[in-house]
Formats: sequence, structure tokens, C-alpha cells
Amino acid sequence: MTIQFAILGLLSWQSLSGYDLKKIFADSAVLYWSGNNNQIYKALLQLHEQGLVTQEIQNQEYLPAKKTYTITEKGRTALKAWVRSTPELPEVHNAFLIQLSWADLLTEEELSATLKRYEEEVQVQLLMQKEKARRMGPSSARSPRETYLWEMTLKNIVSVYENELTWVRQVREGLLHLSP
Amino acid sequence: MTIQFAILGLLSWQSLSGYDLKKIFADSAVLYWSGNNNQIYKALLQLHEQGLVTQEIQNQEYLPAKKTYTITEKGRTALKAWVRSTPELPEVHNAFLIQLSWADLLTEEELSATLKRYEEEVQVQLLMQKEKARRMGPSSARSPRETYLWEMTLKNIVSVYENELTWVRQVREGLLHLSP
DNA sequence: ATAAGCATGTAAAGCGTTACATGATTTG
DNA sequence: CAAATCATGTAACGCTTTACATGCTTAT
Repeated sequence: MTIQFAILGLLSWQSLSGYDLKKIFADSAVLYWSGNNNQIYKALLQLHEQGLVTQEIQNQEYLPAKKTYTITEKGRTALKAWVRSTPELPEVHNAFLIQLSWADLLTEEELSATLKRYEEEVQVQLLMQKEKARRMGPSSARSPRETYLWEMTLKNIVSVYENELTWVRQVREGLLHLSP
Repeated sequence: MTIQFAILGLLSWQSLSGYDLKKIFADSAVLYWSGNNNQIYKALLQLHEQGLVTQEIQNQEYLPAKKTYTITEKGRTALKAWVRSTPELPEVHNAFLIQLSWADLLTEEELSATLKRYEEEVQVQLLMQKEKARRMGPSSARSPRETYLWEMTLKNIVSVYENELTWVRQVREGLLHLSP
């Protein structure tokens, strides 16, 4: 259900079409949904039914009619209530930890290869996230406070991967000293 | 599909019933599924169909027959292949970051209250995870290497919450210096 | 007496992903 | 000539959660 509020949040910032939203979801790490059609168009329908957004239809030649969604006052109120509501803890799904739990089945070489690959993948992600954060740069926030909050959400994601990278290096280091 | 391998991993360590598995899932942070009946009993059926586990039925008075599942050689091979396979990156779903993104709608007091509540919740989780890690202590691992790996998976989870705690404190600190 | 533990399973509903479908325009 | 962009939507499938159903035993 949170995807509705994620969309409402984006619309509180500017009016957008489903297609626009789809692209925003696709390259955001904070908005962790895939942003597929099914979810977005359905959520927009529901928001519309609830009166939290209005839609404006622009007919186009050769293309399906574009629907631009705008948040209503009721929508702003609902969004504000959600933002004020009790924060949820992050949910982390780390399948690699499960793999590691049973990695004693592997030879030393296999285990060290797996750990090395994981470190590399985390590092690639970290660089990608840092690049994204850099590109955001001076954005169209509505206030200095909003700029600060957006910076900090990006920093959060970077820090998660940095933490993971530090951890996996520690694991590899520790393994070397385990059975020489 | 990973839940099958999670179960297979647990069975590689000792034979268990669906009910046993359910309890293990319920209080594990690494095994991030809720561990509800539907998932576990279905997964066990599928593992059985694939010949990766065998079941032994113990009839009990006054209680439904208990089915104890044991991993087969084929199951061990499948598990080993999965453990060796390309590691996935962690998936983090942090709804709080989305809330923060639109928190400019709130007054200073409301925002600072939300951040404080989040810090408290993260801290509670951190203590709970540390306590769990402590209680694990000297466990029934099959080798010193497995003991080490299990320790490190627990440390990973603790580090995730520590990282989150450090971050939210930084956010609060930064807000104070933003607009005095 | 009430609740928790043991032990299995089913039903229903929601969430999420991939793929399909259309079809002109622009870019490589 | 192929692929991507624009722009909407549907279908099918699988994952995940909550709740329901049974029923005896043990602890509070």
C-alpha cells in the first residue's frame, strides 16, 4: 500500500503522468519498487477513486491519450498524515547471508571466490549509488530543509552499501586468519 | 524460490518438521520470511516432489501425525550448487526514507518528533539483535569455519542497525544546525 | 478458565514481477 | 534496419501475509 503514498509524494512535488512516474521509479533506489505498469496504473486508479488526485487528459495524435495527475487538497492531507505516522523499520532481504550460513559445504577456494564476487558486486553498487547521488546535485527542492532531507536519504543508501562493503572485507580478512 | 534453499540449508544441519522450521523462521532475522504455514508446508511438498528431502511420518496420539524431513544426497548437491552460485545483492525496503523525502510538509516539531521516534525504534531493534547474537553463543556448528560464518552473519545484521542509528543521529544533528 | 504449545493443513486476498499488446516517431 | 522513446493498459503467474480450521495437553 505504500506505493500509493510514494506516488502521492511525487505528485505533491509536481504533476506527472503514469509514464513519468514509471521512469522515476525505475532509476530510484529509495523508491524500491520495480515501477512496473501494473502497479503504477492501478495505484493511480485507486488514488483517483479516493479523490486524492485529479486527472487531466491530453489527446495526442498517433499516441494514446496522456493523463496527467495532480494531487488534491485531500491528497495533501492524506500524505501529510502518512508522513507524520509511525515510521517503519527498514526491511532487509539479504539472501547472501543465507548462502554464507551454509557455505561450510564449500572448499576454501570456492568460499573465497564467492566472497570476492560479493565484494565486487557491492562495490559496483556503491559506485553506482554515489554517482546517482552526485548527479542529483542542486535539485528542485522547495526549501533548504527539503534539500537537506533529500541529501540525507541519498546518503543513507550510500552508507548501507559502504557498511556492507566494510563487513564483507572483514569476513574475508577473518577467514585468512582462521586456519593457516 | 529462495525459501526452498533456506529450508534445505536448515535440513542440511539437522532433520526437522514443518513446525520446527516455522519456529526457526519466526525468530530469525537472517531468514527474512514470516515463516507462515502456507509457505513452509508448500515448500516442503515441493522439495519432496523433487526428491531433495525424504519424510518420515510419526503417528502420535491426540495430535496430527508429525512429519520429519531429512535431506537427501540429491538435496545436498542442489544446496551446494546454490551456495556456490552468484550471490545476490541485499534488497533494502526502507519506507522511512520515502516519508523523510516528503517530510518538508511537517512543522519543525513534527519532523523532529518523527526522527526521534525512528531513532528509538532502531535502537530497540539493535538491542534485540545484539541480545539474539549473544544468546547464540557457542552453538552446534559443524566446524570452526561454520562457527565463524554464523558469527559473521549475525554481526552483519547488527551492523546494519548500527549504521542506521548512526545515520539518523547525524540527520537530527544536522537539522539543528540548519535553521537556528 | 484461559492461554500457550503442539502439529498439520486450507482459503482468500493482496502484493509484485514479467510478459504481452498496440503503434507512430526518433535515434543510432 | 533495429532499437529506443512515448504512452497506455491487460493477463498470468508466483510470492507473501493473514486468517481459518481442528483438537488434545500443559502451564498460569
